Amino acid sequence: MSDATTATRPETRYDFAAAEPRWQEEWNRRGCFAVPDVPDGSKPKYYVLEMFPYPSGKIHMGHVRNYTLGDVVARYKRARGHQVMHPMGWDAFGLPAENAARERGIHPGQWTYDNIANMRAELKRMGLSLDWSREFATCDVEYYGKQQALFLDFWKAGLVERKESWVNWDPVDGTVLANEQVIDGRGWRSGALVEKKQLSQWFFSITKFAPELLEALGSLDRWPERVKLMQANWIGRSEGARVRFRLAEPVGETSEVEVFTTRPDTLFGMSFLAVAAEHPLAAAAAAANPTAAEFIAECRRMGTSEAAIEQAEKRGFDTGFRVAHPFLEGVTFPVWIANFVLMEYGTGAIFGCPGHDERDFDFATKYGLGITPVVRPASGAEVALPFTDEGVAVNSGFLDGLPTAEAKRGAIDRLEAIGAGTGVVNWRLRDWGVSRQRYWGCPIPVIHCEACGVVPVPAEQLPVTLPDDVDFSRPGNPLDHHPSWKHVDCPACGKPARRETDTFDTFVDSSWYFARFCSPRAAEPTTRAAVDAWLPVDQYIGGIEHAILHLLYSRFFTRGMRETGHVALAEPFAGLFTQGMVTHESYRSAEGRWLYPEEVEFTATNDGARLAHLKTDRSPVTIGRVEAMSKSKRNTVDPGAIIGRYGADTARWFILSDNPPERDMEWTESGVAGAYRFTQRLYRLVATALPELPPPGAPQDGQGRKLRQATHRTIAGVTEALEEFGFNVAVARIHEFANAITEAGEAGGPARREALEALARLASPMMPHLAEELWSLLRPGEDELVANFPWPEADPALLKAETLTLAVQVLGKLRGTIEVPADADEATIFAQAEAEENVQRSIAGRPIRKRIHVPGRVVNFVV
RNA sequence: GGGGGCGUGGCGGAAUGGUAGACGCAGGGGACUCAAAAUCCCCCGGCCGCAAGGCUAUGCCGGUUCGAGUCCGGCCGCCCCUACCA
Repeated sequence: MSDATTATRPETRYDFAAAEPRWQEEWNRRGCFAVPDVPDGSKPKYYVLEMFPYPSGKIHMGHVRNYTLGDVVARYKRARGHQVMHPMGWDAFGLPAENAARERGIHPGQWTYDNIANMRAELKRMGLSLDWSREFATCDVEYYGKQQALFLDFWKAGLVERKESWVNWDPVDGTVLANEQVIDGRGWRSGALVEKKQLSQWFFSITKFAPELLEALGSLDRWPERVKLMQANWIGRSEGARVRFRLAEPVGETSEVEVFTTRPDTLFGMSFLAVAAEHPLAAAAAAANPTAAEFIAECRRMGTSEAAIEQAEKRGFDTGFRVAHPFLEGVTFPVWIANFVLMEYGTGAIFGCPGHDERDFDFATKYGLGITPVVRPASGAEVALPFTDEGVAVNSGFLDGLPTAEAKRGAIDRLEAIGAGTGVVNWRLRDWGVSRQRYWGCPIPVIHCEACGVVPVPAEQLPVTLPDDVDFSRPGNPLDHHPSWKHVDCPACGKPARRETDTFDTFVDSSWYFARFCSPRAAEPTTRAAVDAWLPVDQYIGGIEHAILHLLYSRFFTRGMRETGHVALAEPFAGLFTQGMVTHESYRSAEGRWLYPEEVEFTATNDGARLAHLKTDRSPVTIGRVEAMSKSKRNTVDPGAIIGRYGADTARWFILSDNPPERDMEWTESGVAGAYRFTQRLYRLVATALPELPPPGAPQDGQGRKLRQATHRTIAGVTEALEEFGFNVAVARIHEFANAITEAGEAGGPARREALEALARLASPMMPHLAEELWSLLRPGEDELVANFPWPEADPALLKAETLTLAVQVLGKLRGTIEVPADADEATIFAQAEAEENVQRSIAGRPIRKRIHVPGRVVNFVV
């Protein structure tokens, strides 16, 4: 619906419904946003990328915000003379497609491509400056086949490993999860309690790059600090020592236990050693002792999941094994199995020093193990144990008297000298398990042969394509129970063999798509000329929820591609911007049912508060909290409906105007309505002025100087705001400008045309359709679109005013303002300031001790 | 527990150490209209004052400075991340 029916004068009404598709078609016809794989170098390149969407079928407001932000950057950079690559694609593999297949009998591929078609149409209505010729979906064989080639190259380069390992098993999704996908012991998707299971899995050796991934964070100066911090914590570097404890009696083949510690200086305070339930020594104890086995089984049942809940409760089991202390001749300590020791971190074993570690203290207190203080505060003060700060070593033999840092070094030196340990750096980061027991993913190109073992699929046999005829009626992995797909001959010996039926974690798909966009149709995964020219992504934009997973994987993958010659750089994203969420009020009916915003209407009460009612029967509605839009709370707004009602430019404008883009924004009806009014106002401003405007050309000097100054100040202000992602400020500057043009009216004279043309151009990154419409009104003979026009330049001469308004303070308090010529000298300014009536009153005859003048700003008298 | 961030009108927010509250939303008043919508104009942190103007005000307390929303120290509150990481 357009509001044409209610217009007073149809010619001053902007018909967005007609204009928006028309301009989209025009951009498309002219190929405005297409760029070559290898730019000609005539302009500097700029690669703008927003995190590509999962094709759920409908875009949501989060997408609209994300792609609007990216589009403003892309359009602005184009206007600033860059050759901008701004592509779009689909993160199209993943479980929802399989769920759809199970629930509705639609093939995952069909479901996905249908969704893509819908979402593409919706995105196109937003008028984004995308190069659609680069589009692909990660489920295209063309894409995932190249991913398989990358995998084989990574394998050759030693970046892939197959290992038996404890994995996180999601019993609901029936798949393995990466550590990063387990949140509070639950699957990130299903929410099911995750179990520990031992399986053979494919891993990417991300840990090989741990030091580099950590160190290079320092070079990412256009990344948010907090994202870098989160990554640094995730990588988790800690310095310490590995200490080998000799078992008093060997257990089977095992004669020692290795422990990681960051506090080797507290070794003399040891009173026990503890291993994880999954530790081999625990298994040995279990083999010998059914009670131990029971304890281990109990730990596993609690698993990672209940750990948080049971956190307070430290539990252990004494294995009866004993270990010798590395420094104390003839002294041994018991080996316990403890539920708070993690197999995944360090060596899965710790030495317990209750005096200086809270967990060890709790454990020792509970089980009556000894507590020896071995660190005193440097001040010498008595402190309660556990004392976990640094201090000075005591009761520690050769370490006595040493400050903690030196004691650590001393302990490590001795350990190394006696061959009982070494100083090491330990990393929290673990290798990236990528095997998923799912159908709708990229097949891992590997064949299992009885005789030859694990054999890579030869490059010339790629791609390994997914079979179409799959049965989703049975639980588990459809690839595994497909009648024929997995049965192949071994590429090495020719005997019957079996395909790998696991597929890649979908985070693999999104770890290199930004590189593929540079040459999306190439026969190889990347084309060096293309990636060398376009990468890195100059501005990447997406949600903070990907601060660790996707961004870390992409950083790893880029390094892998560097090692294998597919790219020449290590860091894929030079600039990162993380946007906030889109939120909305939530509403509930009297019965507590969540309501969609469109079911609710509002009335104002006398005191200005709002009351809500159900539209149908006017029954009262409770207005709830403002929170992230979610289907379950029904506080969503459909972008399609908004664009249909107000147009894409209005939606974009409101999103940009509400608040700074890194914060959560609140979607409000009145806000959108305000944005819509402003689009109409701009149109009216131009349409009504049109008959009085002089023809295009430079405005004569001297005429309408005030308006000209406003124009050039606005150019400078909007430019500055856009440069620093201050879109809400850019919007405010344009509002001010519109006010200034209105105020000038006909008195603006020839400067009016300059102002209105600048208005259209400055608004164009944010409201591209309206900008073209205004431009076409202002320049009917002009063939070139705003989209192709360079950004306006502010004239420095017009940024300077001929008079300045200075604040005059007495003792730092504002007492008045004065108007002075811009070139007035200081003495004149002081004299005029002092003469100001109100300033005189404030000085009250007291002598002026000091006069301060900040040019263009303020005068301050100290009396 | 550890780490990070943020506190400014009714709301979103603006403000290189220099006139706090730009701009918008909401609200109030008025014009136009038979009426409404749309549009246009005015007001809009609090207190005092007829006014001129004054006082007060950026979570709280202190400090640096001619001058602090902004810098420093301490507290209070909220939000986010992370968490038996040895």
